Amino acid sequence: MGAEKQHTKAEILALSIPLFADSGYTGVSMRQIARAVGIQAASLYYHFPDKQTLYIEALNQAFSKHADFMNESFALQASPEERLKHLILRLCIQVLEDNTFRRLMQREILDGDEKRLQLLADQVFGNFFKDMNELCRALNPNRDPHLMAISILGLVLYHFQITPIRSFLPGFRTSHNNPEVIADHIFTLLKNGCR
Amino acid sequence: MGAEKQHTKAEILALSIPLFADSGYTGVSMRQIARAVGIQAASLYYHFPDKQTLYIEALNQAFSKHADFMNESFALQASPEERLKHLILRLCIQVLEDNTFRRLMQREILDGDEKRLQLLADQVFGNFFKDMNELCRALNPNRDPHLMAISILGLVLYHFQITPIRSFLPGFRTSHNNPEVIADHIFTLLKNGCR
DNA sequence: GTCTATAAAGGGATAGAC
DNA sequence: GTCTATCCCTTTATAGAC
Repeated sequence: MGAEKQHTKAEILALSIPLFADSGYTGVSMRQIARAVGIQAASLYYHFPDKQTLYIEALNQAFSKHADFMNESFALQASPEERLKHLILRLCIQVLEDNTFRRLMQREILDGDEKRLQLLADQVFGNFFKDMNELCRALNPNRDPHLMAISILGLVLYHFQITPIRSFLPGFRTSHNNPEVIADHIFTLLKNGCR
Repeated sequence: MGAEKQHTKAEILALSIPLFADSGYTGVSMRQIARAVGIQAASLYYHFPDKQTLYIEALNQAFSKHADFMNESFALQASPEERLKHLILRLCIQVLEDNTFRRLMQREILDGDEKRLQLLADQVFGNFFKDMNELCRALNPNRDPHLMAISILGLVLYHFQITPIRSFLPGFRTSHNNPEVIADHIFTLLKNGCR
Protein backbone atom coordinates (compact mmCIF):
# COMPACT_ATOMS: atom_id res chain seq x y z
CA MET A 1 0.00 0.00 0.00
CA GLY A 2 1.16 3.59 0.04
CA ALA A 3 3.63 3.00 2.87
CA GLU A 4 7.18 4.25 2.33
CA LYS A 5 10.04 1.91 3.06
CA GLN A 6 10.14 1.44 6.82
CA HIS A 7 12.70 -0.23 8.93
CA THR A 8 11.89 -3.78 9.77
CA LYS A 9 13.20 -5.79 12.69
CA ALA A 10 15.23 -7.98 10.37
CA GLU A 11 16.89 -4.96 8.83
CA ILE A 12 17.86 -3.52 12.20
CA LEU A 13 19.24 -6.86 13.27
CA ALA A 14 21.25 -7.27 10.09
CA LEU A 15 22.87 -3.90 10.67
CA SER A 16 23.59 -4.48 14.33
CA ILE A 17 25.19 -7.91 13.89
CA PRO A 18 28.52 -6.61 12.58
CA LEU A 19 28.60 -4.00 15.34
CA PHE A 20 28.21 -6.63 18.05
CA ALA A 21 30.73 -8.86 16.29
CA ASP A 22 33.29 -6.06 16.24
CA SER A 23 32.85 -4.59 19.70
CA GLY A 24 30.85 -7.01 21.80
CA TYR A 25 27.63 -6.48 23.72
CA THR A 26 28.93 -3.88 26.15
CA GLY A 27 30.98 -2.22 23.44
CA VAL A 28 27.99 -1.22 21.34
CA SER A 29 25.38 1.35 22.40
CA MET A 30 21.80 1.68 21.25
CA ARG A 31 22.77 5.05 19.78
CA GLN A 32 25.45 3.42 17.62
CA ILE A 33 22.98 0.86 16.36
CA ALA A 34 20.45 3.58 15.66
CA ARG A 35 23.02 5.60 13.74
CA ALA A 36 23.91 2.54 11.63
CA VAL A 37 20.22 2.05 10.84
CA GLY A 38 19.57 5.72 10.24
CA ILE A 39 17.00 6.34 12.96
CA GLN A 40 16.90 7.69 16.50
CA ALA A 41 17.83 5.47 19.42
CA ALA A 42 14.36 5.79 20.92
CA SER A 43 12.84 4.28 17.78
CA LEU A 44 14.65 1.02 18.43
CA TYR A 45 12.40 0.55 21.44
CA TYR A 46 9.39 0.33 19.17
CA HIS A 47 10.88 -2.88 17.71
CA PHE A 48 12.56 -4.33 20.79
CA PRO A 49 11.72 -4.04 24.48
CA ASP A 50 15.37 -3.64 25.49
CA LYS A 51 18.98 -4.03 24.39
CA GLN A 52 19.28 -7.61 25.66
CA THR A 53 16.39 -8.74 23.50
CA LEU A 54 17.76 -6.95 20.46
CA TYR A 55 21.07 -8.70 21.00
CA ILE A 56 19.57 -12.16 21.44
CA GLU A 57 17.48 -11.73 18.31
CA ALA A 58 20.54 -10.56 16.42
CA LEU A 59 22.35 -13.70 17.51
CA ASN A 60 19.41 -15.82 16.40
CA GLN A 61 19.35 -14.21 13.00
CA ALA A 62 23.12 -14.50 12.53
CA PHE A 63 23.16 -18.12 13.61
CA SER A 64 20.18 -19.39 11.67
CA LYS A 65 21.66 -17.92 8.51
CA HIS A 66 24.55 -20.32 8.87
CA ALA A 67 22.74 -23.43 9.99
CA ASP A 68 21.85 -24.44 6.46
CA PHE A 69 25.22 -24.01 4.85
CA MET A 70 26.88 -26.37 7.27
CA ASN A 71 24.88 -29.38 6.19
CA GLU A 72 26.06 -29.53 2.62
CA SER A 73 29.57 -30.91 2.79
CA PHE A 74 28.36 -34.22 4.08
CA ALA A 75 25.88 -35.11 1.38
CA LEU A 76 28.26 -35.86 -1.47
CA GLN A 77 29.06 -39.44 -2.42
CA ALA A 78 32.75 -40.03 -1.89
CA SER A 79 35.25 -41.71 0.40
CA PRO A 80 35.43 -40.37 3.96
CA GLU A 81 38.84 -38.92 3.16
CA GLU A 82 37.48 -37.07 0.14
CA ARG A 83 34.61 -35.73 2.15
CA LEU A 84 37.00 -34.55 4.85
CA LYS A 85 39.12 -32.74 2.30
CA HIS A 86 36.09 -31.07 0.82
CA LEU A 87 34.73 -30.12 4.25
CA ILE A 88 37.98 -28.52 5.40
CA LEU A 89 38.34 -26.40 2.31
CA ARG A 90 34.72 -25.24 2.51
CA LEU A 91 35.07 -24.41 6.18
CA CYS A 92 38.25 -22.44 5.57
CA ILE A 93 36.71 -20.40 2.79
CA GLN A 94 33.49 -19.84 4.72
CA VAL A 95 35.28 -18.81 7.92
CA LEU A 96 37.56 -16.47 6.03
CA GLU A 97 34.69 -14.83 4.20
CA ASP A 98 32.46 -14.36 7.21
CA ASN A 99 34.63 -12.89 9.87
CA THR A 100 31.56 -11.36 11.46
CA PHE A 101 30.02 -14.72 12.17
CA ARG A 102 33.25 -16.18 13.50
CA ARG A 103 33.82 -13.24 15.84
CA LEU A 104 30.25 -13.30 17.07
CA MET A 105 30.57 -17.00 17.82
CA GLN A 106 33.86 -16.49 19.61
CA ARG A 107 32.39 -13.76 21.76
CA GLU A 108 29.44 -15.93 22.62
CA ILE A 109 31.68 -18.78 23.73
CA LEU A 110 33.50 -16.27 25.92
CA ASP A 111 30.52 -14.42 27.33
CA GLY A 112 27.38 -16.46 26.73
CA ASP A 113 25.37 -17.72 29.66
CA GLU A 114 24.07 -21.27 29.69
CA LYS A 115 20.91 -20.45 27.79
CA ARG A 116 22.70 -18.63 24.99
CA LEU A 117 25.31 -21.37 24.68
CA GLN A 118 22.55 -23.92 24.36
CA LEU A 119 21.11 -21.84 21.53
CA LEU A 120 24.50 -21.77 19.82
CA ALA A 121 24.98 -25.50 20.28
CA ASP A 122 21.55 -26.38 18.93
CA GLN A 123 21.16 -23.88 16.17
CA VAL A 124 24.67 -23.63 14.78
CA PHE A 125 26.45 -26.81 15.73
CA GLY A 126 23.56 -29.19 16.21
CA ASN A 127 23.31 -31.20 13.01
CA PHE A 128 26.68 -30.11 11.76
CA PHE A 129 28.43 -31.62 14.73
CA LYS A 130 26.44 -34.83 14.48
CA ASP A 131 27.53 -35.19 10.87
CA MET A 132 31.10 -34.39 11.87
CA ASN A 133 30.95 -37.16 14.43
CA GLU A 134 29.82 -39.64 11.82
CA LEU A 135 32.47 -38.57 9.38
CA CYS A 136 35.09 -39.02 12.08
CA ARG A 137 33.74 -42.47 12.86
CA ALA A 138 33.96 -43.34 9.19
CA LEU A 139 37.55 -42.09 9.04
CA ASN A 140 38.62 -44.18 11.98
CA PRO A 141 36.19 -46.09 14.20
CA ASN A 142 38.84 -46.49 16.90
CA ARG A 143 39.15 -42.78 17.65
CA ASP A 144 36.85 -40.78 19.88
CA PRO A 145 34.66 -38.93 17.35
CA HIS A 146 33.80 -36.06 19.70
CA LEU A 147 37.46 -35.22 20.30
CA MET A 148 38.29 -35.65 16.64
CA ALA A 149 35.46 -33.39 15.54
CA ILE A 150 36.57 -30.66 17.92
CA SER A 151 40.17 -31.02 16.81
CA ILE A 152 39.22 -30.57 13.17
CA LEU A 153 37.07 -27.56 13.97
CA GLY A 154 39.77 -26.11 16.20
CA LEU A 155 42.45 -26.51 13.57
CA VAL A 156 40.43 -24.57 11.04
CA LEU A 157 39.11 -21.88 13.35
CA TYR A 158 42.34 -21.17 15.17
CA HIS A 159 44.25 -20.43 12.00
CA PHE A 160 41.74 -17.66 11.32
CA GLN A 161 41.34 -16.51 14.91
CA ILE A 162 45.03 -15.82 15.08
CA THR A 163 45.19 -13.90 11.80
CA PRO A 164 45.48 -10.45 13.42
CA ILE A 165 48.60 -11.47 15.31
CA ARG A 166 50.04 -13.93 12.85
CA SER A 167 52.17 -11.45 10.96
CA PHE A 168 54.07 -10.67 14.18
CA LEU A 169 55.03 -14.31 14.71
CA PRO A 170 58.28 -15.85 13.45
CA GLY A 171 58.14 -17.67 10.15
CA PHE A 172 55.15 -15.77 8.81
CA ARG A 173 54.59 -15.59 5.08
CA THR A 174 51.69 -13.89 3.34
CA SER A 175 50.71 -17.24 1.83
CA HIS A 176 49.71 -18.28 5.34
CA ASN A 177 46.57 -16.19 4.99
CA ASN A 178 45.50 -18.09 1.90
CA PRO A 179 42.57 -20.41 2.71
CA GLU A 180 43.72 -23.02 0.20
CA VAL A 181 47.18 -23.16 1.74
CA ILE A 182 45.70 -23.50 5.22
CA ALA A 183 43.19 -26.12 4.12
CA ASP A 184 45.91 -28.15 2.46
CA HIS A 185 48.12 -27.94 5.53
CA ILE A 186 45.29 -29.07 7.80
CA PHE A 187 44.21 -31.92 5.57
CA THR A 188 47.74 -33.26 5.28
CA LEU A 189 48.21 -32.96 9.00
CA LEU A 190 45.02 -34.87 9.67
CA LYS A 191 45.96 -37.50 7.13
CA ASN A 192 49.56 -38.16 8.10
CA GLY A 193 50.23 -36.42 11.38
CA CYS A 194 53.28 -34.23 11.45
CA ARG A 195 55.33 -36.76 9.53
CA MET B 1 57.92 3.55 58.68
CA GLY B 2 54.71 3.38 60.62
CA ALA B 3 52.83 2.99 57.35
CA GLU B 4 49.94 0.55 57.31
CA LYS B 5 49.60 -1.80 54.37
CA GLN B 6 48.84 0.32 51.33
CA HIS B 7 47.65 -0.74 47.97
CA THR B 8 50.38 -1.02 45.41
CA LYS B 9 50.01 -0.80 41.66
CA ALA B 10 50.83 -4.49 41.32
CA GLU B 11 48.10 -5.42 43.76
CA ILE B 12 45.49 -3.37 41.94
CA LEU B 13 46.52 -4.90 38.64
CA ALA B 14 46.39 -8.43 40.04
CA LEU B 15 42.82 -7.84 41.20
CA SER B 16 41.69 -6.23 37.97
CA ILE B 17 43.10 -8.90 35.66
CA PRO B 18 40.35 -11.49 36.36
CA LEU B 19 37.71 -8.79 35.96
CA PHE B 20 38.98 -7.83 32.51
CA ALA B 21 39.35 -11.51 31.59
CA ASP B 22 35.74 -12.18 32.56
CA SER B 23 33.99 -9.13 31.14
CA GLY B 24 36.38 -7.42 28.75
CA TYR B 25 37.58 -3.83 28.73
CA THR B 26 34.23 -2.16 28.15
CA GLY B 27 32.52 -4.60 30.49
CA VAL B 28 34.47 -3.48 33.57
CA SER B 29 34.11 -0.06 35.20
CA MET B 30 36.64 1.77 37.33
CA ARG B 31 34.12 1.56 40.17
CA GLN B 32 34.03 -2.23 39.89
CA ILE B 33 37.81 -2.44 40.00
CA ALA B 34 37.88 -0.13 43.00
CA ARG B 35 35.33 -2.27 44.80
CA ALA B 36 37.41 -5.39 44.16
CA VAL B 37 40.47 -3.65 45.58
CA GLY B 38 38.57 -2.17 48.49
CA ILE B 39 39.13 1.52 47.74
CA GLN B 40 37.24 4.36 46.10
CA ALA B 41 37.28 4.75 42.33
CA ALA B 42 38.99 8.14 42.60
CA SER B 43 41.94 6.52 44.36
CA LEU B 44 42.73 4.49 41.29
CA TYR B 45 43.70 7.72 39.56
CA TYR B 46 46.53 8.20 42.01
CA HIS B 47 48.13 5.04 40.57
CA PHE B 48 47.07 5.30 36.94
CA PRO B 49 46.34 8.32 34.74
CA ASP B 50 43.31 6.66 33.11
CA LYS B 51 41.50 3.40 32.51
CA GLN B 52 43.37 2.62 29.29
CA THR B 53 46.71 2.77 31.06
CA LEU B 54 45.47 0.61 33.90
CA TYR B 55 44.29 -1.95 31.38
CA ILE B 56 47.53 -2.00 29.41
CA GLU B 57 49.55 -2.40 32.58
CA ALA B 58 47.25 -5.21 33.68
CA LEU B 59 47.89 -6.93 30.37
CA ASN B 60 51.62 -6.47 30.79
CA GLN B 61 51.57 -7.96 34.25
CA ALA B 62 49.41 -10.91 33.18
CA PHE B 63 51.54 -11.61 30.15
CA SER B 64 54.98 -11.31 31.71
CA LYS B 65 53.94 -13.75 34.41
CA HIS B 66 53.55 -16.37 31.70
CA ALA B 67 56.53 -15.57 29.55
CA ASP B 68 58.92 -17.54 31.74
CA PHE B 69 56.88 -20.71 32.03
CA MET B 70 56.67 -21.15 28.31
CA ASN B 71 60.40 -21.58 27.85
CA GLU B 72 60.82 -24.68 29.93
CA SER B 73 59.40 -27.48 27.83
CA PHE B 74 62.07 -27.09 25.23
CA ALA B 75 65.15 -27.42 27.42
CA LEU B 76 64.97 -31.10 28.20
CA GLN B 77 67.20 -33.58 26.38
CA ALA B 78 64.99 -35.99 24.47
CA SER B 79 63.81 -36.87 20.99
CA PRO B 80 61.66 -34.27 19.24
CA GLU B 81 58.68 -36.56 19.64
CA GLU B 82 59.23 -36.85 23.38
CA ARG B 83 59.60 -33.10 23.68
CA LEU B 84 56.37 -32.61 21.75
CA LYS B 85 54.53 -34.99 24.04
CA HIS B 86 55.85 -33.22 27.09
CA LEU B 87 55.02 -29.79 25.69
CA ILE B 88 51.44 -30.68 24.83
CA LEU B 89 50.70 -32.07 28.26
CA ARG B 90 52.23 -29.05 29.97
CA LEU B 91 50.30 -26.67 27.75
CA CYS B 92 47.03 -28.49 28.43
CA ILE B 93 47.51 -28.41 32.17
CA GLN B 94 48.63 -24.79 32.16
CA VAL B 95 45.77 -23.62 29.96
CA LEU B 96 43.25 -25.51 32.05
CA GLU B 97 44.56 -24.07 35.29
CA ASP B 98 44.77 -20.50 34.14
CA ASN B 99 41.50 -19.75 32.47
CA THR B 100 41.99 -16.09 33.23
CA PHE B 101 45.11 -15.86 31.13
CA ARG B 102 43.57 -17.78 28.27
CA ARG B 103 40.47 -15.59 28.24
CA LEU B 104 42.49 -12.39 28.43
CA MET B 105 44.58 -13.54 25.49
CA GLN B 106 41.51 -14.46 23.49
CA ARG B 107 39.94 -11.07 24.12
CA GLU B 108 43.12 -9.34 23.06
CA ILE B 109 43.24 -11.26 19.80
CA LEU B 110 39.63 -10.18 19.22
CA ASP B 111 39.92 -6.56 20.30
CA GLY B 112 43.56 -5.57 20.46
CA ASP B 113 44.86 -2.83 18.23
CA GLU B 114 48.12 -3.26 16.37
CA LYS B 115 50.26 -2.00 19.26
CA ARG B 116 48.69 -4.31 21.82
CA LEU B 117 48.92 -7.30 19.50
CA GLN B 118 52.59 -6.56 19.00
CA LEU B 119 52.99 -6.59 22.78
CA LEU B 120 51.24 -9.95 22.99
CA ALA B 121 53.33 -11.38 20.17
CA ASP B 122 56.61 -10.22 21.66
CA GLN B 123 56.01 -10.76 25.33
CA VAL B 124 53.95 -13.93 25.37
CA PHE B 125 54.65 -15.72 22.14
CA GLY B 126 58.04 -14.33 21.21
CA ASN B 127 60.57 -16.92 22.32
CA PHE B 128 57.98 -19.59 22.83
CA PHE B 129 56.94 -19.48 19.22
CA LYS B 130 60.51 -19.46 18.01
CA ASP B 131 61.17 -22.62 20.03
CA MET B 132 57.96 -24.13 18.69
CA ASN B 133 59.16 -23.44 15.16
CA GLU B 134 62.41 -25.23 15.83
CA LEU B 135 60.70 -28.18 17.41
CA CYS B 136 58.44 -28.45 14.37
CA ARG B 137 61.44 -28.31 12.09
CA ALA B 138 63.03 -31.10 14.10
CA LEU B 139 59.87 -33.18 13.87
CA ASN B 140 59.68 -32.85 10.11
CA PRO B 141 61.88 -30.50 8.09
CA ASN B 142 59.57 -30.78 5.09
CA ARG B 143 56.61 -29.14 6.77
CA ASP B 144 56.05 -25.42 7.15
CA PRO B 145 57.02 -24.82 10.79
CA HIS B 146 54.90 -21.69 11.19
CA LEU B 147 51.72 -23.48 10.14
CA MET B 148 52.61 -26.51 12.23
CA ALA B 149 53.27 -24.43 15.32
CA ILE B 150 49.92 -22.67 14.99
CA SER B 151 48.15 -25.96 14.42
CA ILE B 152 49.60 -27.42 17.60
CA LEU B 153 48.70 -24.33 19.59
CA GLY B 154 45.24 -24.24 18.06
CA LEU B 155 44.58 -27.87 18.85
CA VAL B 156 45.37 -27.34 22.51
CA LEU B 157 43.67 -23.99 22.96
CA TYR B 158 40.49 -24.80 21.08
CA HIS B 159 39.71 -27.81 23.23
CA PHE B 160 39.69 -25.48 26.22
CA GLN B 161 38.05 -22.53 24.49
CA ILE B 162 35.08 -24.70 23.66
CA THR B 163 34.68 -26.13 27.16
CA PRO B 164 31.62 -24.03 28.09
CA ILE B 165 29.67 -25.35 25.13
CA ARG B 166 31.17 -28.82 24.90
CA SER B 167 28.65 -30.53 27.15
CA PHE B 168 25.87 -29.51 24.75
CA LEU B 169 27.55 -31.19 21.79
CA PRO B 170 26.86 -34.77 20.71
CA GLY B 171 29.24 -37.43 21.94
CA PHE B 172 30.33 -35.51 25.03
CA ARG B 173 31.74 -37.43 27.98
CA THR B 174 33.04 -35.87 31.19
CA SER B 175 36.44 -37.40 30.47
CA HIS B 176 36.72 -34.91 27.62
CA ASN B 177 37.46 -32.22 30.16
CA ASN B 178 40.43 -34.12 31.51
CA PRO B 179 43.70 -32.47 30.38
CA GLU B 180 45.52 -35.81 30.19
CA VAL B 181 42.84 -37.26 27.92
CA ILE B 182 42.97 -34.19 25.70
CA ALA B 183 46.77 -34.15 25.63
CA ASP B 184 46.87 -37.80 24.68
CA HIS B 185 44.32 -37.31 21.94
CA ILE B 186 46.24 -34.38 20.49
CA PHE B 187 49.61 -36.11 20.62
CA THR B 188 48.27 -39.21 18.90
CA LEU B 189 46.60 -37.08 16.28
CA LEU B 190 49.82 -35.19 15.61
CA LYS B 191 51.78 -38.40 15.46
CA ASN B 192 49.55 -40.50 13.24
CA GLY B 193 46.90 -38.25 11.79
CA CYS B 194 43.35 -39.48 12.14
CA ARG B 195 44.35 -43.02 11.27
C1' DG C 1 7.07 3.81 12.82
C1' DT C 2 9.74 7.61 13.96
C1' DC C 3 10.46 11.83 16.25
C1' DT C 4 11.85 15.16 20.42
C1' DA C 5 12.42 15.62 25.09
C1' DT C 6 13.70 13.87 29.25
C1' DA C 7 14.24 10.95 33.23
C1' DA C 8 17.40 8.05 35.97
C1' DA C 9 21.50 5.66 36.39
C1' DG C 10 26.21 4.80 35.53
C1' DG C 11 30.46 5.92 33.28
C1' DG C 12 35.40 8.29 33.36
C1' DA C 13 37.79 11.74 35.44
C1' DT C 14 39.25 15.95 38.56
C1' DA C 15 39.68 19.02 42.93
C1' DG C 16 40.92 19.45 47.27
C1' DA C 17 40.79 17.87 52.21
C1' DC C 18 43.15 14.71 55.29
C1' DG D 1 47.56 7.01 49.44
C1' DT D 2 42.88 7.41 50.15
C1' DC D 3 38.82 9.96 50.95
C1' DT D 4 34.41 12.86 49.70
C1' DA D 5 32.28 15.61 46.58
C1' DT D 6 31.41 16.75 42.17
C1' DC D 7 31.57 17.58 37.06
C1' DC D 8 30.26 16.25 32.77
C1' DC D 9 29.18 13.00 29.55
C1' DT D 10 27.00 8.72 27.89
C1' DT D 11 23.91 5.13 28.60
C1' DT D 12 19.39 2.71 28.78
C1' DA D 13 14.82 3.46 28.67
C1' DT D 14 10.16 5.98 28.80
C1' DA D 15 6.46 9.58 27.52
C1' DG D 16 3.98 11.68 24.35
C1' DA D 17 3.57 14.32 19.88
C1' DC D 18 3.17 13.54 14.93
